[in-house]
Amino acid sequence: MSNREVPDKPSLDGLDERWAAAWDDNNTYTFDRTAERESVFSIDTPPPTVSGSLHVGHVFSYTHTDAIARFERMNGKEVFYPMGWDDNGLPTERRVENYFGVLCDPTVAYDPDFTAPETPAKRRDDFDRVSRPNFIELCEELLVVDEEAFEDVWRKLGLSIDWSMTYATIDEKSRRISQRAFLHNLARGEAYSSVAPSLWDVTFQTAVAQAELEDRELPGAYHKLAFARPDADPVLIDTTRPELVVSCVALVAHPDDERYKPLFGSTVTTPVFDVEVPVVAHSLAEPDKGTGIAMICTFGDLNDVIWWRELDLPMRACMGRDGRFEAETPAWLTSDFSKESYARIARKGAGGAQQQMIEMLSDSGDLIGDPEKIKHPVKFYEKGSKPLEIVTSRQWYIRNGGRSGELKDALIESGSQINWHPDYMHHRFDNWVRGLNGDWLVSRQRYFGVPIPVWYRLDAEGEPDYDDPIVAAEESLPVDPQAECPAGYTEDQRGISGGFAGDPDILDTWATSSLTPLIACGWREDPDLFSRTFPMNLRPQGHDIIRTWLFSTVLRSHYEFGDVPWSDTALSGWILDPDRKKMSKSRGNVVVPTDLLERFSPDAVRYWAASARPGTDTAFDESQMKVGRRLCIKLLNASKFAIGFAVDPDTGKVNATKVSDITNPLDLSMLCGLADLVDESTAAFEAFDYARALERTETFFWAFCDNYLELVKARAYGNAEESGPRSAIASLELALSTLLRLFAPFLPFTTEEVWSWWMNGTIHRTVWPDSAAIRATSGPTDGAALELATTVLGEIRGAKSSAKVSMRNPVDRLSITAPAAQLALLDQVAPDVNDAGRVGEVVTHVGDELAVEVILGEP
RNA sequence: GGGCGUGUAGCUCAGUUGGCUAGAGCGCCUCCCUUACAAGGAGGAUGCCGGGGGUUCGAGUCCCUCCACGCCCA
Repeated sequence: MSNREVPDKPSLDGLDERWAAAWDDNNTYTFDRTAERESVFSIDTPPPTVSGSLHVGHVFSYTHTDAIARFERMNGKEVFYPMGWDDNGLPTERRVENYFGVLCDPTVAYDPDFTAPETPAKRRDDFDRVSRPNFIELCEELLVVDEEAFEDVWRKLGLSIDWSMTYATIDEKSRRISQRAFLHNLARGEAYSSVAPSLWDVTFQTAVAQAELEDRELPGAYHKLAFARPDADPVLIDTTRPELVVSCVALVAHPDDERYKPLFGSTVTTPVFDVEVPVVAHSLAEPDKGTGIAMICTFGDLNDVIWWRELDLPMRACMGRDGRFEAETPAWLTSDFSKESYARIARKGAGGAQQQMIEMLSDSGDLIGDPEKIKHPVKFYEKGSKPLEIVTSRQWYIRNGGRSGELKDALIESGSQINWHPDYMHHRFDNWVRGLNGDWLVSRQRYFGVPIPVWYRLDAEGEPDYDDPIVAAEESLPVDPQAECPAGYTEDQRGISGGFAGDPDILDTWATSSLTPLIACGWREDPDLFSRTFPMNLRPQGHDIIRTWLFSTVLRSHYEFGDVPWSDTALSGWILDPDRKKMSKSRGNVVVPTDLLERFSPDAVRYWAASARPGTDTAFDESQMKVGRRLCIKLLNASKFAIGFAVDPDTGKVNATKVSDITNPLDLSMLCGLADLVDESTAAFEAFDYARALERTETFFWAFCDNYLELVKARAYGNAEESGPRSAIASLELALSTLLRLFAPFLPFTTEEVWSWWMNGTIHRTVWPDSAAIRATSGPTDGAALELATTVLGEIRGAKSSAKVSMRNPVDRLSITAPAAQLALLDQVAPDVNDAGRVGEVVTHVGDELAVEVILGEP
């Protein structure tokens, strides 16, 4: 870096490795921990799920944030920009299960000599059962590899992250903070445990939260079933789940439905099982769906849960946690026939039980007509492959406003205190909060996550006392209640009467990632850092996880601080494949970024990413990367030309010019546009609109190359001791230094390379351009001179192009008609125009408007 | 059914509080090797700005309505 040299043939090759290493060596992006809060810009980086596939979508949104980070850094802020890995939870478990062919079984004993199967079993049922500690070890083993792959790509991409601040959502600090925050919620009554019906994924054997649901259209069929009445015609209902008849607790119709009004208060008996159930009224019943009257089962769907709760109905659940009907005959079945019937569906899954049920209903004559095939939305866990069941179990919840209007209002108010970019994304937050209808279920019956830090006393019968859990002491965190015992107990009291039991569950991933501002800033871990970085400035994230990550972070911050976690949030869109489908591993349309970085260079890929308007979903488009690559090459070449005059090729000495050398009217005129550009770019960045900043700079730069550079070229080659050439050289330097800095947030490698040719230090810690200083140089000049020169040069080029001659072809005579004022202006820039156009004689006439006649000479 | 977004050249997209003849890049056509750059340059063709209605001196832009597509939520 010490010897200044403008290369003969500038190239993009190798810039990425060279400068990534230099930035690392020089701690270019290391956060200055002495910076005061007002001068800090802190970023709540989205920790990527490292067990997921790394694709261009990552590169896309992280580039947006990096551009903003780099702008803020140059614009005088000390940027706090850590990276995190979200390695906690089910995605990692699932990857480990499939990668090694293992399943965690907490009843299996730890095997210190365990090694993963060489060739993993194909079918999930054949996977090896391994102990919880062995399973966690496998998770940790695989994560190291995954995290390295991510970090490698981030470094290649040139993200200006302070890698010394990296955290992982499963690391010790995160576990401690997560457990601490949970215990604070518990102490304040914001977290509670309760036995209630909850959504249950039978594959992963865990409860899931409302935010993790998705509807999928599945084929199904309405089965018309007859419910008998004494001395009257049977009541017919349509159901897609005839297998749940055994769990039926009532029939329900809309209170205004004239057809069923007479039935309210009476009872009917269920087919096959012969259980007497009431007919009830509720406004959620849909009169135009099927026959307009439905069976309520405990539980077939979320409506059943509402009905069960609001109408105070009994619980007749038969579905086990494994998604199969329980083996034991339900107590509410009394007749031998009903018990025998139940035996035919016991231990069967939903599908098998349905087949049996249909047979039995047909035999008893209670299935009326043929099933009517329909498509209907079915609730799935977003990561799951089987429809969710609803199972009653004890779970932990954090109150989120789903059951409290007051809290909802407070959270909506929090949302309105955040600046949203783009602002319409704010609606999605409000809609989500308004639509919440239950508290946040945070316990998961899984293994690789943050343990819930409580134990339960066991009474004389060995039953846990859930109402008064033993909480871990804050200074003992993080704890694993499965492996550690609570204060005042010894390990031999675990699981025995009068002893204790550890809570077996872990917290949902979001329960920890909702705390990323606290983890990154070191809440109660590093008070000094925390005071300089929190509340944070920016939360960048995808718009699809407003309901999960953004909302839950606002919630936890509301509880812990009564404040919002950041002042601004920037929502980025998705990458779509060229067919405008969302890029995802399951669609098999993911594009791997490493290959793109190799082929186009990191700056070119960044250019593509930064070209997308904030919040807009963007089609993957390699042609934009080609354009980006060309821009970078152009920047190298234009810089070589512009800066070449300032560096002595023999000595490498920089021949510094002064802004006071800029005197030529054309040069001064160019500076006006440059100052405007700086203002536009700065304003765009301050509004988090990186794409506008890039687009304006790019447009200016190409016009600058095509017009200004061509106009000034001949003069710049002149004797540098004279004022004309000196003005040109000084202008080129000022313009290039400004343009490079405007490009630096987008093209960190290319701009750093050029900067090193004639400047000291890194461009990425250089001060952002100052439009006022440029205007002070240009003085009262406006942009008219450059505009006029460009217009006339354009006429000359047009004439040559029409005549199909080379641009070097001389012009014998240039005849210009224009108002007197314009002719006077033209006079000032005429030497440059004539040189650029190879013009011989010029004749001018005063006239009303500008007209240019070009008489070409012989080649 | 509710909310949000999108619809501009063959493709990808700009178009800020309404304001000259609607722009860029890619692609296409013609030409040019010019001492920063042929991975370049010059020039050119290409549009019921989704449809309809309204406000206005003036609408791609504001209002109403309809259509299509996407996302989120019921």
